[in-house]
Amino acid sequence: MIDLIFPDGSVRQFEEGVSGREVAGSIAKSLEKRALLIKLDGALLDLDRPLPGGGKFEILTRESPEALDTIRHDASHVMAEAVQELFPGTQVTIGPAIEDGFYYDFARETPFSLDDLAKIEQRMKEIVDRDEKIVREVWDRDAAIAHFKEIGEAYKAEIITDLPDTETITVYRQGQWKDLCLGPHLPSTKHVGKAFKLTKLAGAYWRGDHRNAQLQRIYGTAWANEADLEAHLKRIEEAEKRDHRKIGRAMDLFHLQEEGKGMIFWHPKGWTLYRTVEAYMRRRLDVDGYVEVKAPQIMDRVLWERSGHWEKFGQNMFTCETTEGEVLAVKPMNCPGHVQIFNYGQKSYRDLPLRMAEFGACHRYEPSGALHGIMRLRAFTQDDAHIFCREDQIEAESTQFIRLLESVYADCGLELHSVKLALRPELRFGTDEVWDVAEAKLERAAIAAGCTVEHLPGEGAFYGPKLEFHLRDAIGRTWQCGTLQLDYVLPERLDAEYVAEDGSKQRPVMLHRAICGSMERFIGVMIENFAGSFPLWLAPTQVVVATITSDADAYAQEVVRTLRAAGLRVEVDLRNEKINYKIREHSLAKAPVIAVVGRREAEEGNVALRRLGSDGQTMLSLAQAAKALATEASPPDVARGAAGAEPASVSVATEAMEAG
RNA sequence: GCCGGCUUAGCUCAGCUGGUAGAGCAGCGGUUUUGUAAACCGAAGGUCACGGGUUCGAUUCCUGUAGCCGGCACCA
Repeated sequence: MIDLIFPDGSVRQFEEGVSGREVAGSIAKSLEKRALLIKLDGALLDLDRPLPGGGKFEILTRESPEALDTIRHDASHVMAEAVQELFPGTQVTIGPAIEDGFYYDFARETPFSLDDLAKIEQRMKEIVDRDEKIVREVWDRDAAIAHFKEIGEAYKAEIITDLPDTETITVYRQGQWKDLCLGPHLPSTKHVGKAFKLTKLAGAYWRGDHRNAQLQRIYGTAWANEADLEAHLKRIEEAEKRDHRKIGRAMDLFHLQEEGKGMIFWHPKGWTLYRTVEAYMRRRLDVDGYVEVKAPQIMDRVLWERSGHWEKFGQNMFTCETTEGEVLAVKPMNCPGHVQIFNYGQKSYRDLPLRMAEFGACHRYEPSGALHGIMRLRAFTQDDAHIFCREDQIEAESTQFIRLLESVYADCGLELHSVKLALRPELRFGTDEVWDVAEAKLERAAIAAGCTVEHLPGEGAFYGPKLEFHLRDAIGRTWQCGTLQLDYVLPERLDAEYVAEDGSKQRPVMLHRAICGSMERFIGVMIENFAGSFPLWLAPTQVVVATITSDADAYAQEVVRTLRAAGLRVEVDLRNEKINYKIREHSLAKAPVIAVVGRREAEEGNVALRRLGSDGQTMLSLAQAAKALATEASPPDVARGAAGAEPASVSVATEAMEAG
């Protein structure tokens, strides 16, 4: 007998080998009907599979989030079945559930076309209607390899070959079709339902390696019911309207053109936004004890050879040759420059930690396929800094940095999506012992700061591990923005030293860190997160003064002068247009405040303020309006300083000075 | 870079099976002085991404290139 502990805490005994379905049926027939999967001690199992033992037992129905993952996984199997029926000779590889849906990678000579998607979708619905029973089978490893080879499924055979000997080989059958799969699955294809849609075609490399064959991936989205599917599609549609490329055009922020691939032409408004963010970041760095520098844009290749960048990234650097035969490289990053500044003159342990910042313009020859709006560029600016410190200062510096980063993201209305720790790559400098220490220290700092850290094996920089701080764009793609990298290698390669207390020469360690990562990407993420409706302090144009008739022109100019004198970014619209037209136009351009002035306001010395997204108005005297708007428009860090928080900001500054 | 798709006026988009292109908005010239999300009239605007081919004739068919879009790979 086995003991099953139900979610309500009750315990019941069942015969060995009882299936989840039988247990569900013993409780209620209706439950048996709704049951899709079993959760036993946290592990999901097929409904009809004999329970391997007792434990905490739960029956999952369609409504459970875990069941949704299985619905998506099964949708990928149904898709694979449909594809193999429609396109004989196509090999299957892998097809997992992913966020919001699923994909399956196929190997086939002829690529799929968009028209094929509709056909496949139709066939999938037929397979759902066939209600094929999904059955789990345990196979012998060698027999499985031989079988899949025989039927021409080379990729599947390869997968099994690479599985550890101890792994149980399971094959799931549905109707005539079968797939090697760990499971679990739904009881039959009807449970997949029809709330799915195939969304896109893509190429994808076998096992994610570009040296391997390219497979054809079909993506789909799948949901528990039609309403959820509709809601998802609607969400995507809405999110696409927030695309920074669209808003950038609508708000006249910037443009890109062929002659400058991956490089931005910032228009006046976009550049105002950029400068606002930069000024904010600069204040935050000043208060946190950073010093700002500027290193050359182009330097001799020998420096990049010394740092190791030439070897690994030489192909991706913009270079130029002088008439005298020197080869110069446009800087792809700022570290070597900063080390030169550190190395100039002698540094003492008293100078550490030295936090050296630069808004560094970097150029990288990124592969054409990587370019993406202003998120991934060939010319971008890092809010870069290198903290030169002793080993025993690493943890405190890391914690201080993560605190700053979180505060900046909060001020900019951004939510940190995830923190990842990129571990040692195959090609790297430095001994394993050094990497052990570096990885452990970074992880400890992140955990101390309260972050949940996900590991990325093999993805670290060649000189050290990195913490990556990811943000999300409108449609949910994540972008690495912040980073914190611990580097023992470059100080060694570029020969950085300081004089220790005992007079000996010592190597500092370097923390490479950025909060925005790329100013451009950060602004892109902000555009999408705010959908262009920036809070007042960030809005490129904060107030538009719009007249109703030309009688108010002179007064409107006075309003502009007063508001500008209060430090606001103000535009005026004196055009001979109806107020409705002006309101509409400036609202579409996302002006946060429209100050309407007509004859009445001119006579009374008032302004009627209208906020973006609301149709009410507030009537204020010009003086009141200027004061209120100026207060609202002060950046969050300035506002905190002004709100009587003097002691806090002073103490931070003092601390930084002491530390620096 | 790889796979697939797209590229027509400043922007958003029409244009059936080949017969040298059309709308709305913006811009320009007028009229209109207007009270909170589109006043009216008019003129103008295009080597249909670029190159080659097939054809009597190509925006349309074929082909090459570029850019962009969606993925993949890459991301110091």
